[in-house]
Amino acid sequence: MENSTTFTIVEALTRAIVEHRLLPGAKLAEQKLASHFGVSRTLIRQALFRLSQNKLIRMEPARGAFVAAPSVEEAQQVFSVRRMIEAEMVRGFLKDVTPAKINALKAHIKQEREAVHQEDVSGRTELLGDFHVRMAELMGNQVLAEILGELISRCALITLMYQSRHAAEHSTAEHEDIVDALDAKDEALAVQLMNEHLIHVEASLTFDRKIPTHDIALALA
Amino acid sequence: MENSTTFTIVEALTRAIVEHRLLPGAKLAEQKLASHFGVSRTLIRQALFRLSQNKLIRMEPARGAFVAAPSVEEAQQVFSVRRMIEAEMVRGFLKDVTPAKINALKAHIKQEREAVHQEDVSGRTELLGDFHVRMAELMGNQVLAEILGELISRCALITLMYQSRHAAEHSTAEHEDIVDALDAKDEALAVQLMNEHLIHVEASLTFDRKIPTHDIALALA
DNA sequence: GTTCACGATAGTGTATACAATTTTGTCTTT
DNA sequence: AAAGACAAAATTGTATACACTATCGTGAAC
Repeated sequence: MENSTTFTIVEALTRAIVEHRLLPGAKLAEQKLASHFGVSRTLIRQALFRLSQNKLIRMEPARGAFVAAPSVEEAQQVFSVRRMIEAEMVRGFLKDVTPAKINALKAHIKQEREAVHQEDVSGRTELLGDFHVRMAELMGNQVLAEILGELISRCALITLMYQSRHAAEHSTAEHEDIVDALDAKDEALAVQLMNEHLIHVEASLTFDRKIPTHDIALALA
Repeated sequence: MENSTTFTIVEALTRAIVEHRLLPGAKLAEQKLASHFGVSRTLIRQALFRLSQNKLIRMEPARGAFVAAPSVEEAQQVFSVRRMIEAEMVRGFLKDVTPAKINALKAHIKQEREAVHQEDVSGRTELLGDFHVRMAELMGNQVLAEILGELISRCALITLMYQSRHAAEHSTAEHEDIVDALDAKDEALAVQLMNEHLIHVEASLTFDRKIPTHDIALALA
């Protein structure tokens, strides 16, 4: 299965959500989406089902699908799990580190800097998250990479909801510090930096809601 | 959504897979399942779609759904991630431990012992996994609990495929040791025991397949 | 003026119909 | 007899039709 059409729809909706074109609480009416994508409701429902399992949307019986609006508690739990996983990930990464892997991370950071420089907001957000997934992939653990990827996509929704402006722009710098510590094979420092990095991101969130809900699904155009 | 009918089907299939009534590689034909459950293919497809995201089944385009047959690499990756998460989980658990939580875990172990005593194999397997999820829930981190739950259901399939007999019967004893260490607030020991516990479970797997698989490619691999 | 009732409308939930693809069986050819 | 081609059957992929539920608006009762 995993038909390319359904996959295309999932991707499009994911990008629309992560890139803030669809705001939390927005209704995702099946027929409207079907018309927009030029397919039947069947494929739309498949895509929505999938997104609901990623927690990017929430489905209410007989009421429909809505862009998820993670609660403060959920946001904190997601970051808590990320800290757990990524602290150990750093340790695991160092257990079998090679210059090639370090270089791959450095190359990724270079991309981040370019996105920051070009003020490509959506690209930057995506790259900042991908840094963490990239580490998991470089460890050769695809299962880890998938789980982390899901958590990070949820974070995108969370940062959208809670992130104060100007925050997270230091993420790239922190990524560099982490890689430097990895390069120096300083495990304790790398773990500490990763932990602090995630705490910084979480701390940059202002948990006083200011979400403009209710939005037209035309953001897809 | 999450209609009870679809949920029922997912539960039934999950049990059938975890309890070995459906073996890895077995084909899950939509029409046959639909007739069996007395519903249309629509609901069957929803259920299969969901199971495929849990990695309990695998779907091939235009060919259908098959009970998943995790590879050795995937099994090792799953256990690797579990070790990462659960080591940190133990630390987090101790950061806010209470007598009530310890008692809850002890009560759970009591259930395990009863299941072992009654030779209730499927119940025992489920309880052994639930011990870990229970810890996450007691920490109050639902996100963690969900992720761990998924990993553990994948482990059920893995242990089914690879677990040597007589193994994993010491799991309950190891769970007790972990809780004792938690009770004594000995973080280092608890982490070490949890780590060793997971290593034991993984080590008990014999990675020479002996499952009568219906998957040709797998059988010849 | 407010509230409740009830019908109209819109949207989701499920089943069925049809199209596309794969699999299987048979027949031909060498 | 083995290999290939092609038709038939079975199965999946997608669209549509229908049933059921929630939402909204109108109007009557108080």
